[in-house]
Amino acid sequence: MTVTLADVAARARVSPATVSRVLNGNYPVAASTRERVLRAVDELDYVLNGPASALAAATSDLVGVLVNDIADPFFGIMASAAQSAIGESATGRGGGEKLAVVCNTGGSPERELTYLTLLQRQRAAAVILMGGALEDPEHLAATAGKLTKLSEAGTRVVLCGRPPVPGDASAAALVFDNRSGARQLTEHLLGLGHRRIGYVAGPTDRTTTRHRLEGHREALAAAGVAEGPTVHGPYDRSSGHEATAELLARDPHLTAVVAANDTVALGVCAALRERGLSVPGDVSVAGFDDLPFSTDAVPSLTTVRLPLHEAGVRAGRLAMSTTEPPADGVETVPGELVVRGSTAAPRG
Amino acid sequence: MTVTLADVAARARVSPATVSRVLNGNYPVAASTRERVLRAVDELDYVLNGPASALAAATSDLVGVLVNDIADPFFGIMASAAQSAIGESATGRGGGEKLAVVCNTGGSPERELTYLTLLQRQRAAAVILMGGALEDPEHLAATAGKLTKLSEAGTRVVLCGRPPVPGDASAAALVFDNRSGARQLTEHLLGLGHRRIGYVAGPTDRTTTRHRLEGHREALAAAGVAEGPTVHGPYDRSSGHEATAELLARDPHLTAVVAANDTVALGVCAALRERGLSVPGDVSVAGFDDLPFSTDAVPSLTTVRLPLHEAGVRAGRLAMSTTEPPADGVETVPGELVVRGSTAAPRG
DNA sequence: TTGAAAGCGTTACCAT
DNA sequence: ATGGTAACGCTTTCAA
Repeated sequence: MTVTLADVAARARVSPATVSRVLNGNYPVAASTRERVLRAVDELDYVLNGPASALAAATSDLVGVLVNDIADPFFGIMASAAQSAIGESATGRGGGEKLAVVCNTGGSPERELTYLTLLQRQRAAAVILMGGALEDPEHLAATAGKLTKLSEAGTRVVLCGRPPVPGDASAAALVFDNRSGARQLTEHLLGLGHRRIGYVAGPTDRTTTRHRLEGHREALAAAGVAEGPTVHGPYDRSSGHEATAELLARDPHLTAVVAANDTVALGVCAALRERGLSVPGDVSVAGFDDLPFSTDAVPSLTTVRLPLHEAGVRAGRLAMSTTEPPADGVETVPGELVVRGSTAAPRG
Repeated sequence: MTVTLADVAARARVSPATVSRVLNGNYPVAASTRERVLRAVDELDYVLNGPASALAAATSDLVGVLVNDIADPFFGIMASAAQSAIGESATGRGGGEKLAVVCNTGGSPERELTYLTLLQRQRAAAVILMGGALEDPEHLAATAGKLTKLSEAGTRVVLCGRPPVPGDASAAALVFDNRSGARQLTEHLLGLGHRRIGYVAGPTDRTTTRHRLEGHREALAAAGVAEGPTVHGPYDRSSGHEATAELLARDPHLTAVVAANDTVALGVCAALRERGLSVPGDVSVAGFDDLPFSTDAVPSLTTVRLPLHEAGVRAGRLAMSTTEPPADGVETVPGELVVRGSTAAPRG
């Protein structure tokens, strides 16, 4: 039936142990022996049995990447970069290949926990949690518990774009300085002369939403400018689209809109155009992240400290590395955020 | 150390076999016994060992979803829908949960095969291949071989958006009628009076690229209209952006552009706006797929036979189902495609 | 450098 | 309805 390691051993006239060693490549094996074994593998078209291997070794080659919204290019780019980083860390031989897979939580706390359990069940080699976290204490505790269990079981945990888990020191964290980024973004608009600025925020109770909004308000307060209207919504395009109507209803004289993320910003741009307003010119739009947004003809300023792609690669490496990660505390890579903003001054 | 099934059995004062039966829920167990077992599971915070389970049962709960570009919302939406469909088919209890994971091939044939091998190694329950396939005979053969191996090993294979594999009858296929869709799209533009139509095609040697281009040409030929300029490029935004410059260079009097996909169309729109051309009006843009594109202020006609989301759900169900799939031949769901086109007539 | 054999934690068949 | 117990296919000491 299905070819097993023993079959390969028999054909190569060696013991199963030797075949295993050849395949995993982390043990000295005579060149001639290796040769014979590899030939047998090819001839028999042998494929390692992952579950059996994982059971015996008490770890699998699965790496889970959890994202909040797989339909958002932001996560697509990050996940893709992480996958590459993970893939290339492999030796290329039968043994080292990792299977990086992305799991879509849809921003749902339950699904996040479900996926963590599923990955725990699979004895995943690593788990990367990408994107802002829910700020609900109960869910936070549940997540923290799961993550602790995971790392205790030998799964490497990497947090990317969300704050480190307070109690747990076993996870590597790659955090973005959302607050300061948001402040800079708004400062930039203020510097251009904008005084009536609308804000399209993310969903309430998300870390990114809160931090970015706080930074925005800091900038306004520092400049002594009154806060404009703010609307909350999901991190997607239609949210930006709908929020724009609301913002303009509340203040028809807005000269600029800050969007909590690039995807949202696209919706804002679209809504403005539908109303016959030019972007920028009548209204300037600024957003976060580093999507290929500029092609949407929004003149932009981009402060790139850590391009998304790099962040993803970094996260992937952290997940793979056995040296870089958590010394004995949370490793944080602070102050790295991508911001972009319109360069246009208000009209008149 | 780590809690095993035996520990649970001991605490619940039953045999390991019984615990297994309770967890998998596919065997009669006395209510009181089940009760005790579940309590023990909770108390010990037991998590099933996936690899061990997969080894013993000769199948895992992993479902792989291969996509060509995870950064493209098209695949995000499809993958997300498939994941939901797969997730909800689960019983919710410890046993039935499937782990739907998406793997990003980046359109690379090698990575596609690598992922298939990895999934084969994991003894995946199912594999869904989403999106157009490469038309290289060698790669086609290699893929076909892998898929055959997979289904022989009990992995359910579903093709979604790519043609069924000729030799193999074991895979379910959900195909979109790209050719006819493209024809309709161009017919629509012709009907509006457009006579100079540019075309931004996908990468050469992809099934979708060829089929859509063929449909486009059919429509032109039928109407006796000369073919306009055509530019090939990847299925992404910058491709549409760059292609537009090329198209306009070749024919500055274009009144419409057909993009081989919505993501590309966004790039086209952006490029046109950068040149001060209004969309539609100066130039109409038409694209495929059903992304939340309309918010980009392009008046659109949408011929929805099978919304993307539905296609994803359908694929997910096919992957899970043990009844729907391949009777004794390839099951094809034909003629389902999403097309959209600009409704504006040419100016003047 | 290679082989022998003891697990790894479940499942599923066979009894009871 | 429940228990006993061989597999399942690999990894990894321990010896040689």
